[in-house]
Amino acid sequence: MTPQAKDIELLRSLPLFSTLSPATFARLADSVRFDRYVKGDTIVRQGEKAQWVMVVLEGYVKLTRLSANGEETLIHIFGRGETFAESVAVLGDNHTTTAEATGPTRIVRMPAHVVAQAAREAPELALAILSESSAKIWALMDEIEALKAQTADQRVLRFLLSLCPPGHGAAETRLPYTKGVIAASLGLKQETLSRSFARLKTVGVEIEGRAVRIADVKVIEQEIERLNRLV
Amino acid sequence: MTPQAKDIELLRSLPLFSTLSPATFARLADSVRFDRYVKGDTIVRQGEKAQWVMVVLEGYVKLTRLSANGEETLIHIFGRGETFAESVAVLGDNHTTTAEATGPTRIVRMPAHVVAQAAREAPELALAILSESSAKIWALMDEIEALKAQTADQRVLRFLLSLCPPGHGAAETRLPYTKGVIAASLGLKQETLSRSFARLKTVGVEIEGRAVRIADVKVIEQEIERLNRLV
DNA sequence: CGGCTAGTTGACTTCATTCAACGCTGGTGG
DNA sequence: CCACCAGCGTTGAATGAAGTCAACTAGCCG
Repeated sequence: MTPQAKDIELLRSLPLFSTLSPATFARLADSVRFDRYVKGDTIVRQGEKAQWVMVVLEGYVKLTRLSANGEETLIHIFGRGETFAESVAVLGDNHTTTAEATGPTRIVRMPAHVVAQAAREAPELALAILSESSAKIWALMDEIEALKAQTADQRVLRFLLSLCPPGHGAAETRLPYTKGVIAASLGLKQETLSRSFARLKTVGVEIEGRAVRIADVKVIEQEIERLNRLV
Repeated sequence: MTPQAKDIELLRSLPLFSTLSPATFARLADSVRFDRYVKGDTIVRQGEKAQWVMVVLEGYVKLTRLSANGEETLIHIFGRGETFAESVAVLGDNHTTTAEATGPTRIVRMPAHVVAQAAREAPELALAILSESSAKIWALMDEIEALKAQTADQRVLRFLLSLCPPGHGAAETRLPYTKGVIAASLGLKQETLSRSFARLKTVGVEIEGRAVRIADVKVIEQEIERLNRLV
């Protein structure tokens, strides 16, 4: 199997595509284009017309928005298998955010008009896209909740938990992107994240470069609980 | 025209319904049900199966989420003409938030299965719902940006601006809901909002009960700008 | 080797929260 | 008709969490 054939397999397995009829899927798969990016590359720019539906194959893409003061605010991060720009592209709107690669990244994209046409003809595609959008709404609501109701340490702990497979006992992983990006995604400054990591040593969290070692996942969950009660 | 006929007119004029064929719209309109709520009433509860697509006819509905610590976090507020629960209902998922009336409120709702069936048969409805969802994504991204990149005063000023018709010069309006709810929606405590209002007297903002008087809208915009530069 | 980016650490500042007391207003019941 | 109470909002003083500024280290690339 060629690399691209594997990627097409991956596409097929994604929620967005798995419910499609073979014919509809084939039509989309025929029109795909693959791209590679390196850290800092801009994938789509805020304000541009959305021309493509994108899927992340490898790496991470950060969505940012230019604020009035010229600074960019990180809104969300997408990883492997996640779709982005699907709703704006199908609706023919403009991008309201900029998408940038946080490291080496591979993307597959398909032309907006092909997807839009297919969505008009195959309702299951329109519903699948709707389902994706709905999932994004939940994810954004989670973020808002975290920003409004949780302290820095809680957000950091939750982030670390999200990196570990669910379960108990010890765990090891790697940070998926730089600490600067992690800080921004949690609504923190880099210095604050650094201090938070230092504090969390007391609950068995060890960060060394990108390596993460957690003594006991259960303890982390309890700590999140404990911090809740304090507030 | 009976009151309900007027409401049906309003429905027809909403983005969600305006692109539908007369037949599709009639089908939906036949199945609607009207409801009234008073302050504090729960309209949908987090965790329940979504059975209805809802549209706010009058009043304001706040979406909240129960956090792990038992407190509720305000996620978003919907006003007249806004639809909610449309994507979860069509997809047959469970509500991830609770919806509560912030004051006297009128709602129109239609059964999820009717809308879902219609969406399957009329692609324009599926796309209209997608468009709504997409708009909600933008709105939530705005909120995240505000929470991450703006100070309390900036968020308050922006909120006040959003109440005024665009333009220059003086403006008067009313606060759409209680100050407690406004504070929560801006990610602030009530006391902080109160202090912010007090500070903003210096830029020509006067709040008296629910009455809002702004000396010059332009000045408010400039003040938001100025605060940006300081950060 | 130098220069760059990523990350850490310390001292200080500040914005917002917390806790607590108090004020206003509108409704209810004696 | 007045007294009392509850809900909403304001204000003050003290606290604390996160941001800012700045110096410094480690690793990496050319």
